[in-house]
Amino acid sequence: MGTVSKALSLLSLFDHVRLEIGLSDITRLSGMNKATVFRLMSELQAQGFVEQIGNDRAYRLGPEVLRLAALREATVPLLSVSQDILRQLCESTGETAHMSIVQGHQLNTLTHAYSPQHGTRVTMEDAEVLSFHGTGSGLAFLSFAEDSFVEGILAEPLAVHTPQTQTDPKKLRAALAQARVLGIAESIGGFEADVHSHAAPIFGPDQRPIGALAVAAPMSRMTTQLKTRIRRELKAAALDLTQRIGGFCPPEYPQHQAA
Amino acid sequence: MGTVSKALSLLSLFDHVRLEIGLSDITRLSGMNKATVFRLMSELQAQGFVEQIGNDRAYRLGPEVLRLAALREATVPLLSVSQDILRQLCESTGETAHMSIVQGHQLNTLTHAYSPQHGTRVTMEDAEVLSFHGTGSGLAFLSFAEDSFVEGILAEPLAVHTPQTQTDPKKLRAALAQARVLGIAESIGGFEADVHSHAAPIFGPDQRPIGALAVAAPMSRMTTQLKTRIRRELKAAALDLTQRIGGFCPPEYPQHQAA
DNA sequence: ATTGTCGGTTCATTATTCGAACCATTGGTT
DNA sequence: AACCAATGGTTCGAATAATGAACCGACAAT
Repeated sequence: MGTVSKALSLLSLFDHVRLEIGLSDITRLSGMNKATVFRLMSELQAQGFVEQIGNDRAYRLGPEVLRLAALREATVPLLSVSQDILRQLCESTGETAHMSIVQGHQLNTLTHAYSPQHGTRVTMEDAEVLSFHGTGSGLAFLSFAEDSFVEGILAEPLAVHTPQTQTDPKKLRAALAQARVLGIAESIGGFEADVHSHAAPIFGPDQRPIGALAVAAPMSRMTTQLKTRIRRELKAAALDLTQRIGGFCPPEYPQHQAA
Repeated sequence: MGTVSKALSLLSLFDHVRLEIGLSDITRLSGMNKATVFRLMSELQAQGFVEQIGNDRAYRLGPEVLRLAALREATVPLLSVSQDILRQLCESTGETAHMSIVQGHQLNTLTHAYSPQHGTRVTMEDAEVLSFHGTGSGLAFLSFAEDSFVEGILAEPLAVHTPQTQTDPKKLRAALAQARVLGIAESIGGFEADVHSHAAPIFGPDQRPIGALAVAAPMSRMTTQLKTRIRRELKAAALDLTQRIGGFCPPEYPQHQAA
């Protein structure tokens, strides 16, 4: 691994439960030498990718990432188009909608939208890490991901998030097969209890999945009518998003069937 | 300069007029050796900071920056709070509002909001680079920046964007002095002809300016009444933003006077 | 067929990174 | 007050990774 990769990998130690990390923690988490970490962090800091704050000199992500993200959006308007689509989606379904993408071996929520229609709703946080086997989004992605990727996920121990979390590889594979046919994956209470989520994959220019669009509703509201509506709206929305970011669905994606 | 800094500096070659760059161009723009650039870009690509696309294998910014930006927002909600404030600001003034921050020696627009009130409006792009001497935002920042920074900017040749661009260091210094008193800077057609912009600095936790909030209107609509309203609203909005991101105005900032 | 691009690769030389040990400071314990 | 275990930061010889001139094959224009 080159020096640059080492430095950048330090950035991925940050997540939404560890927004600020001290030098010693970074050293431990990365397994690198403290002097090395210090030097790398200093360089990252000089370039604005992290900043140090407060009296404990913990590091946190810096403002430079915002500039890059704004430029990335100017290149491929994934976020802005998604937000647009999510707004419509949560309006037409009355439930919480969100978009996540896969980076490395992680599924990250990037943005979400709430519907004001009901007093109770599923709440989300951006930059949250989702599990592949426990969420509709994860299953939607896996259902069109490369075999080797799916194998990699199923081979590792699968976290039990709730009593309803499905961890049996066989049953998960069956769920993926069904999702491939429908173009929609779902998870009933697999990540958060009482949350029923539907999701559809979104594809990049190379016809490979890059993430998923999802609608999450309280289980108590999940009637057959709502399910039907969600599936219809979700599929249209995901297709729309894929196209508007310059992506293409693979030929095996069931575009034209009823969901 | 360390290897990491070199690699990260390659990322700053991208801007909103150069969203995709080929290997040879990067080599030329950076002045580095082609082999070096290739290796660095490969590492950046492996980490998702850039991606290669199309048949010409040009590089563009990758999706990883979005994840980091979402996390940065979870740490310091600069963007989301700004968007909130910009929406109110453009509503109450009826004109285009935007927010920019300084990174290195560059002033970058991060987000903006339009008012639907008028048929004509000043249009913006996110991730655009603004000039310090030609825009209200730039002057607002400079008016509370460190002396050495101001000197650095004024020492370099100042671009002439329009016939109205002020490039006389003496007059610019006078404008900064006035902005320090008012807490508001303005530029009349200094960057784009026919655009009159007002701006107020926003401050970080260390009481130093990090950027500016601005309202830009067509010169034809800039009446005394509108100016008064813009100054009042802008000052309140900038103060609000500073506070909501955990920042503090320096003691010399004229908070309580009328603008 | 020649020339000039392009993205990408090679490999001996060389400069940078690495890491164990070391400071200085802080905060809690005895 | 002495002690201990943290913290963030620094040093410097040894080890490793970065470097860059030259090269490759592919493509386009001349």
